[in-house]
Amino acid sequence: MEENTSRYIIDEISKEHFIGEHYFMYVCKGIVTLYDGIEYIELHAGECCIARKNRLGRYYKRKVDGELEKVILALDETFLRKFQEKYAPPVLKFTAVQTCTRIKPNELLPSYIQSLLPYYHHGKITDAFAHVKREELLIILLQQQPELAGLFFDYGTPQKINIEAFMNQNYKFNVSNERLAFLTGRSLSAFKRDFKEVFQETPNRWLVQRRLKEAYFLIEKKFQKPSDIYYDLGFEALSHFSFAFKKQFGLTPTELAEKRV
DNA sequence: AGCTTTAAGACGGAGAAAGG
DNA sequence: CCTTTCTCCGTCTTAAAGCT
Repeated sequence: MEENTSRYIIDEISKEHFIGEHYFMYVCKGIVTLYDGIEYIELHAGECCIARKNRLGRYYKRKVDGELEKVILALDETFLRKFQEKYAPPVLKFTAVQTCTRIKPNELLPSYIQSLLPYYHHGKITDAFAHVKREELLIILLQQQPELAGLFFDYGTPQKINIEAFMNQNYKFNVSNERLAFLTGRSLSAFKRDFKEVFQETPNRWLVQRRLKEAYFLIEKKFQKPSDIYYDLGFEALSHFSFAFKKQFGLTPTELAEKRV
């Protein structure tokens, strides 16, 4: 049933929290909430945004009247380079730092999305149509928000950034150390070395500690259920969460939840 | 020097099995 | 059913050697 409600161009958005390409997401029905480690952005029917590449994030889907429908287009580097070569749009400076950039309401977009729907078969569009349709989208977006060019046509890799700030924003995302290293503009070994300097800990150990600390807080003070929070904190399995929690605090998460009542 | 790669051993994590 | 325990495999850590 999920296939009918989500339409993608090129690839399905990764289950992973790492955003490898720029994505355009348009919500037709239902509500999609995007989380970038700091804030939640709610997209209601008719709203859309750009999720920028080389960031971490996740999204939650919520049905409204039993319905959820969204259109997601990947704007990959190959496509963007071709577009830039063909149309040579002015590249303005893009200053916003957020992972998700809202697209302002635009009279062309709803009919553009409508025009897209007939081209889908089994949730995909053939490459040829995908290409021209994405060109059309980009023209619409750039006409309204030309500064987006600075975001789209920046092909550089992430710059060396502050590890402490980055980790505190992103510890809830479950990605490999290699990704974390890339996103902070470092080689794997440089990342590990710098990490140790900042936190006096190895990345994995610190991550687990940080997540467990947050879990303890959420269970004790916010009355949250272990099974509701483990995934949002970056644990992949409840089993591991429970085990790690007990090892850290001497009691299982549910024991803490019961004690607190 | 400073940084990166390599290799072996340690240990964390995902999933199966068991328990409530 | 949901939660905890167990176990084995894969990944990470660590130390040492290789680049530039």
